[in-house]
Amino acid sequence: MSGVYPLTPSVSASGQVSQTHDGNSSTRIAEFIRNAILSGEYRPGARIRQEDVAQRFGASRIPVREALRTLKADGLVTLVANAGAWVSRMTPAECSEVYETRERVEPLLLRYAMPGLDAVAIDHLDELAEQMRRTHDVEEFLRLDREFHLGSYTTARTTVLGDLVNRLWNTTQHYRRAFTLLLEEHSARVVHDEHHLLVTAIRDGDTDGAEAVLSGHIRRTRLALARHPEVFDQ
Amino acid sequence: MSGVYPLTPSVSASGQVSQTHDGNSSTRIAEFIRNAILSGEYRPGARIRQEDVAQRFGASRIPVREALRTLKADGLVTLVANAGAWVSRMTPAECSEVYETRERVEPLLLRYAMPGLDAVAIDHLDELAEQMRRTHDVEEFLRLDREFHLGSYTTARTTVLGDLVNRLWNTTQHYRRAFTLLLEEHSARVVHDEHHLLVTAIRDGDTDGAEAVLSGHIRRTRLALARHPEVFDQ
DNA sequence: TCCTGTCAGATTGAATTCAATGTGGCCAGT
DNA sequence: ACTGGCCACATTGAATTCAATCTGACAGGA
Repeated sequence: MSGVYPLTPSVSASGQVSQTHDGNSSTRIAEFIRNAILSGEYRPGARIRQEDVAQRFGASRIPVREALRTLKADGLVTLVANAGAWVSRMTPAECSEVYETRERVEPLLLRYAMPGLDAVAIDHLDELAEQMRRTHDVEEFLRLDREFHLGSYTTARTTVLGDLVNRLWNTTQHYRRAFTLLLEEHSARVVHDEHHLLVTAIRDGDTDGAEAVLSGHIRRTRLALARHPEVFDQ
Repeated sequence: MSGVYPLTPSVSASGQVSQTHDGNSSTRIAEFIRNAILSGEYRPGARIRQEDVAQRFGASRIPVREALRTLKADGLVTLVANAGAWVSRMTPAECSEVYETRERVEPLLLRYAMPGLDAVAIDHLDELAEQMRRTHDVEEFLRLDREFHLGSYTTARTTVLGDLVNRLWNTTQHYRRAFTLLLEEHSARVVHDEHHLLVTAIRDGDTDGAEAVLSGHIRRTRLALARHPEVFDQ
């Protein structure tokens, strides 16, 4: 579960998934569905039929069901006994809850990571922030934002905290996408400034300052998201 | 996943698990194994054979494997492909990490819960704190401590935060037990004082104060635990 | 003595097959 | 026309069965 996931599932023209033989079938299928959800191919509320997924992999339904169990625990999928599986959807309140949790937890993770961030890594973060400022493509923005933040955590040698943050990002990915679409010019400017402030604090080795900036960054996003409940309609 | 789990799996003299027909088999088996781990019946590092569990339930191995997937995501079980499942064990660093996470997250959950705690609920918490002061039985202490803290969160109408805290408690349950065994008289006294301080802050509706007490309470436990690395040997 | 390769037994991974449950449409009754 | 019950179909839950992989022990050679 650690690290950043690639967001493009590799599917051939026939719809058959390429068989990368790393790990067991359940794990591969779970990763595929996870990526399909994160990339927006599977939207919140969409039904996931076991048979469909099984056929795409040329596998039986058993590894699919195990994969769905994993994804349920990750919060990405909602299971109902004898009824089916759906991509989890969130209410505005739940999303806000996740953001409040992130406000508390991510600064701690950053604290763990900061000693490991050298000049090269910090320059890379700066470059990512610059690219975000320049791009106007939503998917590109999302990818860069994810790489920027989760990238700043990669040097944290944690076991549970990194996975937790990953989960929190994953469950809110769809709403982050929808929200990015209606980022006003002014709000976007603030976001970029915060990113650069964060890089500066990291470069200065100012742990408390970095924590404060990051917490405020997430908080501001939460409040902005609260002003746009239409993101949660369908 | 919400709420406090009973810690005693119901097993008949024959070793056969009583069939409570609520929900599907996978879920029941997952809950059984979870409780077996939390109660100390399954110790960290202990192997869990699918066939054994399946026989106890008179079920096949398939629901057992699905249950193990769920528990893996909960952090209670470690799975290795084609090798087996073991009850997860933690290093001192990982345990400390969980406690640091709790320091940040539980005060937030308490903030969510406090508006729902009425006089009756607060009196109950006070009573639990008193019972903890009186008891000298480790299992009783553990049960009361769990009921006190998780009980103070029950009125929080959250979806992810409550489950998260539950997971954090579960993964550290075994080490909390081992640690409780060597609580010195003085430290125990501090713990009880903190519990009463917490109840007082809750009764006063002092959210910030309650957060501070709770955070310090967890922090002190983490530091005390760090002074006893022998808890993690075997 | 220690290391390495091989083999039998044990254990897990997955496919096939059958049973149980939920869903949606049709019909009768009000 | 609308509501409630009944039945066929679709979908999931779980058992049985077979294949793949790992573990541990033993024999042989450096």
